[in-house]
Amino acid sequence: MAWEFKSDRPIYTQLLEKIQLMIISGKYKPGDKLPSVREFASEAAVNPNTIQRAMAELERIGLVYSNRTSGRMITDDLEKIKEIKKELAKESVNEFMQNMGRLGYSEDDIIELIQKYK
Amino acid sequence: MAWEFKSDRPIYTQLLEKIQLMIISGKYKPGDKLPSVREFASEAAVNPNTIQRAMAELERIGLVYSNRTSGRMITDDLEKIKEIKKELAKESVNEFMQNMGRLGYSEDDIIELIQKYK
Amino acid sequence: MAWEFKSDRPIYTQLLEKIQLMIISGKYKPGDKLPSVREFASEAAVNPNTIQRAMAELERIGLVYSNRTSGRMITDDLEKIKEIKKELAKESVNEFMQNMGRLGYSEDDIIELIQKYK
Amino acid sequence: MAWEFKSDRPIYTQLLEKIQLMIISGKYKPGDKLPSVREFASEAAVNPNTIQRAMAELERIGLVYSNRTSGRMITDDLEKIKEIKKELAKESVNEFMQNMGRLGYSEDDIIELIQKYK
DNA sequence: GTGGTCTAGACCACC
DNA sequence: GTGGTCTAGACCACA
Repeated sequence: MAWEFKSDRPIYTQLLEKIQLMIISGKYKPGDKLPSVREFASEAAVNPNTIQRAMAELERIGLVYSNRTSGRMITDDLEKIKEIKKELAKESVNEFMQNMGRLGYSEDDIIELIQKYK
Repeated sequence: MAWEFKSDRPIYTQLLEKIQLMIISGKYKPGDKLPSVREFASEAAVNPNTIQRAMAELERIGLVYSNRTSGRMITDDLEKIKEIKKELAKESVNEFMQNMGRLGYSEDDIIELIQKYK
Repeated sequence: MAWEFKSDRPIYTQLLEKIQLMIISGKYKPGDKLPSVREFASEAAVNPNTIQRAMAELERIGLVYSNRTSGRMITDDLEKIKEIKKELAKESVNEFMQNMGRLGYSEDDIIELIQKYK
Repeated sequence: MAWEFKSDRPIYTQLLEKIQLMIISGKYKPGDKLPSVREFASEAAVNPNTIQRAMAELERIGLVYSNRTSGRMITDDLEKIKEIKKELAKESVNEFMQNMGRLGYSEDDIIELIQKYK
């Protein structure tokens, strides 16, 4: 995993998204133990507080839970993971369709562009 | 036009995007005169500096040019407008497709979601 | 306002609750401007980051919103405030009734205790 | 009995409360022998030290006493049990009434809410 | 001047 | 060793 961050958005946000993606795509499996905050921080070359913040958000979302002294785990709740995957996709689709609509593209135009994409 | 701004991104960016859209979608026509910075500022309830900044960016892109004496105009260059429209669409498609790909959606999945959109 | 904190719970939580209460009880009125993070911090004798954290939570809840450069305001949404008041009361009642039920008190017992309270 | 713990408070506290409740509600009867620390620990899937700590507290309160040779027993002192039950109820009522008062609910409001509770 | 973010370093309770 | 909290101090973009 390449821990590279752009400077246009907060690091903790980018961290959040990357980890979210790793969970959704299955790189981190349900029940897996996550590296400790300190490990993570040194691996990503970032301050532990920054990791903490991303983790707190992941907990709030429900993808991750912490066990005080035994570290952090990925949720076992497969449904939750699917649900968040769907939600992220939905948001992405909505934003995209609105953008394209405002630019004046019809559904057919859009599908054509997508089929030409790579 | 609703001049509403969210606080998660700079106002001048949102302003820029809205005006860009009004040009591309034809609400502002090529050659039209734009309101003065002051007028604009009072209409959008925004600091004139903020308008100024958005305008500077629009000029840099080439959608707008200023005429020392007669204020700011929309470009006459129809090709330029089309080109920017295409570019915005392309960026939007690229970002969208990358997002969906990372989430694990295939081209067919995506097209299905788009057809179900509204 | 007495900014005193107990050490059994995080300061930012106590801060959050106190401010929440001040909004709900009407000490801060809808639309009011809140003190800046720095002012608040020096008034409560707490680190600005701690205030920031409490404020971020209040924003997430929707009681407060920030205007980037012009400071933070209490929401104008009276309904939202009422709703949160009701929700807090409901949580409080639920927890209380469960506690008392587990201790073996009936509804009548409970009402009697309440009527004897002070 | 469900041995489930939240991670927002120390486990030994939650353990303490649950056992206290089992004594007060009569699931453990006065004079009953408690499981050994080891048994308890394996049943609740918790570190024996944690059980130990909860037990120490129960002894301090006087709900439990240990008999060097024959393990730990529930107290025979029925008055003690009643007294603690009353004290817990009183604390619960006080906290609840203060909460509701701060939220702006009158005694009548509160009684109404309680009567509507399930 | 405002909020937002980040770092560095420290201390704590818990197990 | 683990997560959680707090402080102090710094820098940035924005208006």
